[in-house]
Amino acid sequence: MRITTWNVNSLRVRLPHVLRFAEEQAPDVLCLQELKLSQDAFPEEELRAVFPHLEWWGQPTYNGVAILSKLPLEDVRRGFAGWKDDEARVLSCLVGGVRLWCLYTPNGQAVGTPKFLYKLEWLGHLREDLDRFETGTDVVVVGDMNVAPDDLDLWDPFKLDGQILCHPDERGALQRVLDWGLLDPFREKNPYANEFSWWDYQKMGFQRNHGLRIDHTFVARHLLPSVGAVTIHRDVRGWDNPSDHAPVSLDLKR
DNA sequence: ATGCCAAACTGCGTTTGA
Repeated sequence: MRITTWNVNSLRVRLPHVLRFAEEQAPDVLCLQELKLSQDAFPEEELRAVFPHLEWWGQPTYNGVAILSKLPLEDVRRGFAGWKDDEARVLSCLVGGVRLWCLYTPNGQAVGTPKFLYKLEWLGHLREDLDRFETGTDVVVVGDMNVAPDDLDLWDPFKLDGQILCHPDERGALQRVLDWGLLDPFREKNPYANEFSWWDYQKMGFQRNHGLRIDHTFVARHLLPSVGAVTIHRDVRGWDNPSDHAPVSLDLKR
């Protein structure tokens, strides 16, 4: 089973990219973030032809998440249990025997701002949502996490030191999520890789490889032997009129 | 110190993203 996460930065604009990616890379489950469209503007017909099982949570202008699947989706939930939040950032479900989260973590804007505090609070509620499940559960958490966990996930750790997306508070909040019992199989399999999943549109970010690794596929510890590969589809960032994020695929042997 | 890019909204510029 291949599970892919991709922040598309407007599904309206990126629908052709999604269809092309689905054909070329054949994900079984495609988790999308930043749809930037309302619930009724979702391109259901076009996607249903490729992915019979669709769930989405739209919102005008901002946010929006979707799970497109070739396998049936069960027990679909919006948001985190026990926390009311109107921002469309969280979908979770049961698919192919795994408990899956599709997440769009708040960006945080700038360190110390109200949005930064919301981001930390949000990650705290993610941990609480995970805590509803026992450690042995087959959990997979994917999405635009908006945190680069390690300096290896940054194009310039000195220039970016202490800034948004890699501030110690964000890394700490993400670590508390991982402490539920999750691993980052990309890092496990590529301990020294200096690869990125997002590159700034500005200042020739992609051409100069000025990027960050902020899109992740986390799995419950015991699933690590089942992980075949984690692939960052860097080439997709080089397509015409691309999203600023590349898709990331998790291949699970099961 | 700021815009540099891209997208959405109703706009003829502003806000947000990362």
